[in-house]
Order: sequence, then C-alpha cells, then structure tokens
Amino acid sequence: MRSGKLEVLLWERALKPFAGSWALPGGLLGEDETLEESIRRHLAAKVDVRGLSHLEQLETLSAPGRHPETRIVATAYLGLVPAGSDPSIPEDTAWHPVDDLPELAFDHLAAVLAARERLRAKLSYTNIGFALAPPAFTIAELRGLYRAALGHDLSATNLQRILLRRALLEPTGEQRPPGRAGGRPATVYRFRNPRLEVTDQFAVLRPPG
Amino acid sequence: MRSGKLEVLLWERALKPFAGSWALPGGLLGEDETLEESIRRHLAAKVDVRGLSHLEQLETLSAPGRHPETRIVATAYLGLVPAGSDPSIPEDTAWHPVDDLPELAFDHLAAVLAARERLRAKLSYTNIGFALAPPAFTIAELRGLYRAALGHDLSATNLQRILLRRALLEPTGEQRPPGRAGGRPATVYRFRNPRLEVTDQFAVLRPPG
DNA sequence: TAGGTTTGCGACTATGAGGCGATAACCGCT
DNA sequence: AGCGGTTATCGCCTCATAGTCGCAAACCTA
Repeated sequence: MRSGKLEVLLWERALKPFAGSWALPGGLLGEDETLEESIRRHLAAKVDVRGLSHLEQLETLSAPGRHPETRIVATAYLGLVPAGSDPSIPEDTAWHPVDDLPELAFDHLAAVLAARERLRAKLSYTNIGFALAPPAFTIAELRGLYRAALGHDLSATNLQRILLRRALLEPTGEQRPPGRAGGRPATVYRFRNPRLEVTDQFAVLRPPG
Repeated sequence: MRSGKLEVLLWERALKPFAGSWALPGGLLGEDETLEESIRRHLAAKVDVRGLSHLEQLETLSAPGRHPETRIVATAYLGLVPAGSDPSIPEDTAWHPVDDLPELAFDHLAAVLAARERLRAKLSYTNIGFALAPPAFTIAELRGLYRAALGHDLSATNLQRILLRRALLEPTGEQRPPGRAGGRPATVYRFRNPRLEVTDQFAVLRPPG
C-alpha cells in the first residue's frame, strides 16, 4: 500500500526475452530449497525480506509457451508488506499500481490478477489485514487500506464493528490527536494476531448503497 | 463418493521407492503440455477421464527431500467424479476412504488432506456439489453426499432452502417413488450449472445443534 | 380405513451486516 | 467563554439469511 493505492513491486527486464517489459521478482529454484525458501532468497536480492509480513502460494503456471525459449514452470506467490514501511529497492525495480500496470513479461499479468483476487477474498474472511496495515492505526486509516485493496468504499462503522466482533482488533490504549480542522481524537488499534487466522464468518465486505 | 463415504483413488506402488505404499495417480510433466493436460493424460491411463466432473489445482509441493532419490517438484490437483459412476479401474488401483487411509507414499497425505479441505470449503460457497452429485437426485440423497464430504450432519430443510435460494438447483419435474415403507414421493433435482460457480454468499454450512 | 413413514413447506427465532442519526471530543474564531 | 465546524464513536433500527420446529402432504402396508 503506497499513497492510498495497492501496488506491486516490478522489475524491469534488461535482457531478452521481454527486454524492457516489467516482471515479477523471482528466479530459478535451487537444488536444495523449497519454493518458499527460493522466493525469499530471490526477493532478498531486491528488498529487505524482514519487512515481508505475509507470504503464501498462489497457482503454478505451466503453459508450454509461457517462456519463448525454454520450458519453465513457475509457481506464483503472494507476498505482502505493511503500509508505511518504505524499503529501499534497487534501480531497476519500481512500485506500480495494480490498477494501472505497464506491459508485463511472460504470463505475469495472470499472476498479479490472481494475487489481487486472493487478497480481496481473504480480506473478508481472514485477518490478513494485519499484513497490509502498519503496527498501529485508526479505523479511518484502516478503512483507507481496505478501500484500496477491495476496490470499493465501505462503511467505517461497519468495518470497525465487524473486526471488533471477530476479535481481530484490539485498542492500543493510545489516541491519535485530531488534525487542523479539529474533530474527536481517534482511538488507535492494532491487529491482535500477527499471523494468518481464518474466521468462521465468511461474509463478504460489501460496498455501501 | 462411494457407499456414503468420501473416497480417493490410490495406486499401489510396485517399484521402489515406497514399494507397497499407496500413491496418488500422476506422473511426470511432458515437454509440450500444461500441468492440467498432464494430469488428464496420466489419469486416462487409470480411469475413464470423461467421468471427471471437476479438476482444479491445489498446491505445489517442493520439499527437497520429498523424493528420496531425485528432486521432484509436484503439483497436486483435486479431481472429482460424480457419485454413482463406477468407472472400471486397473488391478493395482483401489478406492480408499479419506477418513481411513493406508500408508501413503511421499507427501501425498498432505495433498489428500489439502484436497479434502478445499472441497469442504467450496461446498459452502460454490456449486461444487454438481461435481459430486449424480445427474439427478433427491434432497435426501444430496444431503447424504454433503454429510459425507463435510464430515458432519446438516439439516435437509436448510440445505434445500440454501441451494434453492442461491438458484443452484432446479427441479427436473420428475418424482422419486417412495420405498417399501411408504412416504411422500421426493421431487428430483439437478444442478442448474454444470460448471464451477462462486456464490456471493460465503456462509458456511454448519452442523445442527 | 387406520397407522406408519418420508418429504415438503411455512412460521418462527437467532445472528450478523448495513444504515442512520445522536453524541462525544476536539478545533478555530469571535 | 461561547459558537459553529469537524471527525470519531456508539446505540438503535432494519434487513437478509441461516437454522429450528412442527405440521401437512403424499405415499405405503395391513
């Protein structure tokens, strides 16, 4: 989450094939590592992986022609970084809004779209917001994150009640002072559990109206 | 679904490694095929794949030691066959109840458990029942399938209303005559759409009481 | 025709999402 | 100090849907 938008870290390819196109970070699987270890290893070459708040497997892409030269089967992962953390990234990488992507190499567009779908679905029935949110936040700030990730607006009242009822949030005890225009100070919350947790409620978060 | 239980087709390994253990059907990915094509090809060697009512990718298993001799990364798929269809299978394969599995080769137990979880979850928010049910059925029969797949009982009244409200079922117009003991004849239903369809309702089907 | 059995359906309850307005708690300005 | 403006929070209401219960429908056998 950067400046109110859901963004993805892309890497500009210098070599053929797809030179000049943007690609997801990744690389070849080593002899003695799992896929997740491999993802973390390749990602560590680009960003500080300690900032990674969540990592989960998506689907495996296997179309024979997906790489124009050799046969490569790729497994896509969804990795999340909390909002506000601004890790330094190399020259050849950049954040791109998911809603306004450049031309992507290979079938990486499918992977990005699958990732967004997975994220949207899990926002409704898990506590995956913890991976998107900073350590502490107000309801209004959290609403902004959910709005950007879900792609539609939602009621702050409703969001607060749902997350509190599911016991996913807890107040830190602190308050956020109001801005210039005044207003009641907002209570600061944090996610109770910093690991993925599935709710027994499956109700989707809907747009108002 | 066989005799009221959720079962999985396994293949008894003759060769090492894991000789004598049971394994999921499958095989190596060919040079010019997708994973799904490969699954269908290997499956065709065991059963009539035309009976396959659903096929979807699960997760990709990549632990370096999962094969004791070579390095093999495997992608697990969930395939479903409608109840009542009894395809002929070779000598070295057999159906095993998912709740009472023999010793499985490699990490195939993890794949089977993941498949069962995926199926249970999708029964609640998709029409995946179509892949488990025969072409036509009564509510009581469908309830039996759901009970076996979900692992718990559920109310026939509730199941009927939910599936009808979501417009997943439609009556065929026929009726099933009652058995020996009598009783009101049951209306026969079928699934409206023979392809996977995600409901906007995410409520989980709960056990009674 | 009486009694038993299974299915179907309508009425009721419970729960949680979503909407709306009142109130709380701050600001800046007069 | 008082007042209008602003933002956050909370309580109450409505609505949709899941789940429960019991009765009526429609069949059987004796």
